[in-house]
Amino acid sequence: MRVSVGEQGKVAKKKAIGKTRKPEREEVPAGDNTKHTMRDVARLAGVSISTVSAVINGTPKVSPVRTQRVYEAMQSLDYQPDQIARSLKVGRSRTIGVVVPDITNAFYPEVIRGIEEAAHKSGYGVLLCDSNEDPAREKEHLSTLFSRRVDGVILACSDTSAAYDVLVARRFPLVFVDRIPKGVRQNAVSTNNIKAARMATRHLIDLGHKRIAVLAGDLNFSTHAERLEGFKRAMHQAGLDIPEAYLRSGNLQLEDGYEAGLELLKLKHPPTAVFASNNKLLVGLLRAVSEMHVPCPGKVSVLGFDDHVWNQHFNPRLTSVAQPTYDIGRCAFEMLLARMEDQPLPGKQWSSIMLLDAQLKIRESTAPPASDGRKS
Amino acid sequence: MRVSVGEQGKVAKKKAIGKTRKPEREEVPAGDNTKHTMRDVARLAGVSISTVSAVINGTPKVSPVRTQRVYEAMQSLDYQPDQIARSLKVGRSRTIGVVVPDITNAFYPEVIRGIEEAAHKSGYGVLLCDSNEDPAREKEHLSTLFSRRVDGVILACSDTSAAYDVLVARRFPLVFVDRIPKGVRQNAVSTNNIKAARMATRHLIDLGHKRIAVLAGDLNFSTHAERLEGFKRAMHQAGLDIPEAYLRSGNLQLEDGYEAGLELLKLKHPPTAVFASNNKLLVGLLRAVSEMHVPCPGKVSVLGFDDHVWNQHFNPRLTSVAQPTYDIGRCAFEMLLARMEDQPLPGKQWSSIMLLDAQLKIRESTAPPASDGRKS
DNA sequence: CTGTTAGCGCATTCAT
DNA sequence: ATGAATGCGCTAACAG
Repeated sequence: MRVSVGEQGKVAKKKAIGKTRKPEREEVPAGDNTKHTMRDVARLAGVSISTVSAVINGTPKVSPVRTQRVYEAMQSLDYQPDQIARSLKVGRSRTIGVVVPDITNAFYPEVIRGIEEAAHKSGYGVLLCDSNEDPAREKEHLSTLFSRRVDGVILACSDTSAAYDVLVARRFPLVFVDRIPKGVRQNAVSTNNIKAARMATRHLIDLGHKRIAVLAGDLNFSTHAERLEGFKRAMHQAGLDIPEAYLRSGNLQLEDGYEAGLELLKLKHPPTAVFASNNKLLVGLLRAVSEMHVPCPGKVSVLGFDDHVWNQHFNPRLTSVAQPTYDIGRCAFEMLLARMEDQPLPGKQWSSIMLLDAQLKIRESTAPPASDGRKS
Repeated sequence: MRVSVGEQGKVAKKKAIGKTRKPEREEVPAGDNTKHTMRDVARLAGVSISTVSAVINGTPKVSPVRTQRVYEAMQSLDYQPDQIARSLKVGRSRTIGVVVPDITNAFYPEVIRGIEEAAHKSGYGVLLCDSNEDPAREKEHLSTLFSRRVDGVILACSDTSAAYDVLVARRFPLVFVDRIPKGVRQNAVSTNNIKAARMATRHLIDLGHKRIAVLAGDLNFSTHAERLEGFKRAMHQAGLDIPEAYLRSGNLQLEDGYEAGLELLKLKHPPTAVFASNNKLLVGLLRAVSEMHVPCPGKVSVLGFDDHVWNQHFNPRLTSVAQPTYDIGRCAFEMLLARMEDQPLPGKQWSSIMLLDAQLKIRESTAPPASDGRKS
C-alpha cells in the first residue's frame, strides 16, 4: 500500500529518492495487520503529511473539509500515531518511572494504583521497577529509566544512605514517596507519620494503658524513625516513660516482629499494649501472641501500622493506622507533573514535603488493660 | 548550545546537508547536567559517530585502542544512549505492556514481580496498566500500549466475553495470564486450576468430610469455572454429591463470600467443610464463620484458594492452595519473549496453554469433621 | 576496520 | 490555511 507512490503524481518527485524501498516486499493483504504512518494517512486523505500532523495535534487551524478527510483516512487505516517517533521529536516521552522496594508488600500496590490512575488520566505511561530492597538494583533501574528518557520518576527508595538528590535529582524530576532520604526537603510525599503514631499511641493511652511497648522497625528509614518519634511524644506528653526493654528496633521483617513479640510477652512486667510500626512486624507480633496463648485484647492490646483488607477480618479485628496510600500515589504524581510541565507551583506546599494524614481505624484488638494494668 | 549551526543562513547545497557538522565545539564544559549524544562522545573520542555506535552495540569489531577511547569518552560525559531514538531506528522498543484487572488484589503483584524480574533480566521495560476490572478501560490501555509501540503484552483480562485474539492478537504478541478467554488455545499461562481444586477437595474428603460446600466465584472466568470443575470431579470420584444449596456461585467479592457463608452455616444441614475459590471469598467466609461463632476447624473446616502471608498467621492458620504466582509471571514473559524474538519454539508446550501446578498448604483450618458430620 | 550517509516517523518553522 | 523541508539521536548499509 505504501509503496505505490507516483499514483497521485504530486508527491512523486524527488520524494521517490528518499524512499529507497526495495521491492523485496512480499505482497501485503488488505492493509490490516500493517503498521501505517502519517504518510499513508496523508496520501489516502489527499493532503500533506503536515496537515495530518496538524489535525492530530490540533495545532494550527485546518479546514473542516480536510479535517474530516483526514479523520476518515485514519479511521479506515486504523492508524495509531507512533509515540516513539513523537517522543524523539518533541523530546518528551510522556512516561514516568516508578520504582518501589517490594511490590509484594501490600502497601505499594495501593500507592502504585494512585499513581497509575492519575498518570493515565494525564496521558502518561508508567514504567514499573522493583528494586527488591536492593540499593544496587535500584541504582541500575534509575539508570535505565534515564536511558529510556522518562520524563520523571517516583521513587520509594530502598537505601537509607543519602546522596539521592546529588545522584539523580538534576537528571530528571524526581519525587520521593513513603521513605524520604535524609536531607531531602522537597519533592516528597508521605504519611504524616509522627502525627499518625502519636494519635495511635494516644488511643492506647486513653484506653488506660501505661505499659506500652513499640516494635519500631528500622530507624534508618524516615518512616520508622518518625513513627517512633510520634510514639515517644505521646508517651512523654502523658508522662509515661518507655523502659528500654519496651523499645524494639532494628530490622523489620516478620520474623523480627515474632521474636520481639515473644520476648516482650515473656518479660516479668510485660506490656499491656504493643504498637507495631508496620504490617510485617504486626503479623509477626500477632503470631507470637497467638502462640503464647495470650488473650488479645484481654491481656494485651495490639495496634499496627498499615491497614489492609485482612486487618478488619482478622480475629480479633485489628485496630490500625490506615495510611492514605492511594492519595500518596496520586499526590506524588501530581507533584511530579507540576515539575515535569514546569507549572507554576500552586503554593509553597509544593516546594516542601507533602505530608498526608493517616486515619486510625479502631477495632477490636485494642481495649482497656486488664485490672493489674489499670491501677495507679 | 548544539543549535549553533545556522552560520550559512540558508542551506546552500543539498549535498551539504548531511555535513552540517561544525567542529566549533571543542571545549566540553562540565558535562554534568547536559544531555549528551553520540556525537559528543564521538567528538571527544576523536572517532566517528558510527564507531561509537559500534562499540556500544558490539556489532562490528572495533580496534581496542578506539574502543578504549570511546569508553573513556562515554564515561567522562556520563553518556547514556537514547533508547527512544534507538527504538525508532530499530523498530523495537524493548518494552512490554502488562495489564491487570486490579493490582490491589494480592495475587497480581506477585505475578508482576515474576514478569518484572524476567523482563529486566532480558533488557525489557514493563509498562504497567490497571484496568480496574473495567473492559472499556482495558481496551483503552491496549490501544495506548500499541501506540507506544510495545513489543508485546501480557494480559490478565477483565472481560469474560471473548474476541480478544480477533481484536489484538495480530497487532502484537500477546500472552494471557490467569484468566484465559474462551477460545484461546495458546499463548497463555495459568495455574492448573482443575488439578489444584481437585487436590484440595480430595484433601477434605480424605479428612472424612462428606458434606462439602463450595464458594465458586464467577463462573464466566476460566479460573473459577475450572476450580469448580476440579471440585466436582473430586466429589464425583468419591461418590459424594453436591446439594444445590452447597454450590454457591456468581460474584466474587468479599461481601459475597460473607453472605454465602452466613447462609451456608444457617442451613439445617450445614456443610462440615467449605472450599472458597479465591482469597476475597475466603475472607468473607471467615468473617461469617467468626461472627456466628462456629468453631473452625472444630465445626467447620475452611480451605481457600490463593496463599498470602496472612494465611499462615491467621488464627487458625489457613489451609490453602498456593498458586505459583511468581512462576506464572516468569513463564508468561518467557513465552512472550519467544514470540517477540521469533525464537524457534522449544517444544509443543509453547504453542499451547501452559498450566503450572499449585501447591496445597495444609495448615490448621482443615481437620476431620465432628462426629455428627462423619456418619455415612 | 572506519567513516559517510540515509532515513526511522513525527513536529515544526517557513514559505506559499 | 497548507505544504516542503529539516532534524530529533541513532543504526545499518555501503564506501573507503
